[in-house]
Amino acid sequence: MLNKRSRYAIKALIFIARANALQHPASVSSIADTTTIPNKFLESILHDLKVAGFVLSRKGSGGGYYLSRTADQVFLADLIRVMNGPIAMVPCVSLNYYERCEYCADERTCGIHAVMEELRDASLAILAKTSIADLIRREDWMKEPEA
Amino acid sequence: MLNKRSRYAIKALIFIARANALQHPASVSSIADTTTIPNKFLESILHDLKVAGFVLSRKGSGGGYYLSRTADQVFLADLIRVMNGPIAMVPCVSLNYYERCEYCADERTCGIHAVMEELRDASLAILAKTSIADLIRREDWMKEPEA
DNA sequence: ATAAATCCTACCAAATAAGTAGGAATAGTA
DNA sequence: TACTATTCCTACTTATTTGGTAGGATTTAT
Repeated sequence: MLNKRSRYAIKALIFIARANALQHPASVSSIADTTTIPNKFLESILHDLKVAGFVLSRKGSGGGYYLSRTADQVFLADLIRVMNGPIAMVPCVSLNYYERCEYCADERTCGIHAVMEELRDASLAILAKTSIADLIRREDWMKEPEA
Repeated sequence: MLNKRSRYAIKALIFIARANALQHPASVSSIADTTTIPNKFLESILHDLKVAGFVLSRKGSGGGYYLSRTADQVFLADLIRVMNGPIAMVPCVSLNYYERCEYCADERTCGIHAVMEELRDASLAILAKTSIADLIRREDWMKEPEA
């Protein structure tokens, strides 16, 4: 399961992208007010997002957060890796957090390994192509089915 | 990521299936010895597997654990659900552990929801068809490529 | 009887997750 | 210049989950 940091991060990025589209930054409190994410917790999540390069910020009055790239270049896979950890279900098939399997002598002959690779690829096929822009499009489309 | 209970459970069930194929039960210590799973921890995992109906046991000298069904009827999806929890990455798309989403007003118009359903189905497509027997076949096949 | 096994209850320690507190630094505005 | 709205930074707290361990009761084959 995704942790709350990831889920909140997705929600927050959607909000920021929408604000940016209207030419203004999104402040922590504006996001917290409309999403019910605890203010201080959100602050620390946005800090992580900044360190990871997803957003930029402007301090002071009228400041807030911006996407560092267009919303169609922010992919769920990257976001989840930063906020939640590996996409894979076992470390020995993780592309970004690989750890040698401690319990099998040889990964090449481990039956579990192969299945877990399949699973990783199937997940990645979805997560690495779905962007924040896609999520926004889906929301908008679903709210106005005749558009 | 899968927790250790799940990973150990998979390893243990493979061992038990192999032992059963030779007409004898698998004792906790025989499994622990060949897999490096801590003895007492394994004991508690096997207890869970019994309660969940995956295995049967016989007490006393010469006793141990049996699969309650053939190895090709023990699927990873079922095992993971019992030992690890939901397959889905968010509770609001879980088939077996559903919880209403606390942060979106309407699931039908939530853009995240739809993607998470896709992801769940992609994972399930693999996990619900892969059995312990499949894992054993893969192991055997990979160890003897010319068979 | 005895040895080999499961069964059962309780406990424990470390890690992770989720969030809070308090204030310093910065930037726009009156 | 003062004020206010904001991010930035460090540290703390609290609850839950994870990965075990301890110790003994019960059952069964020999």
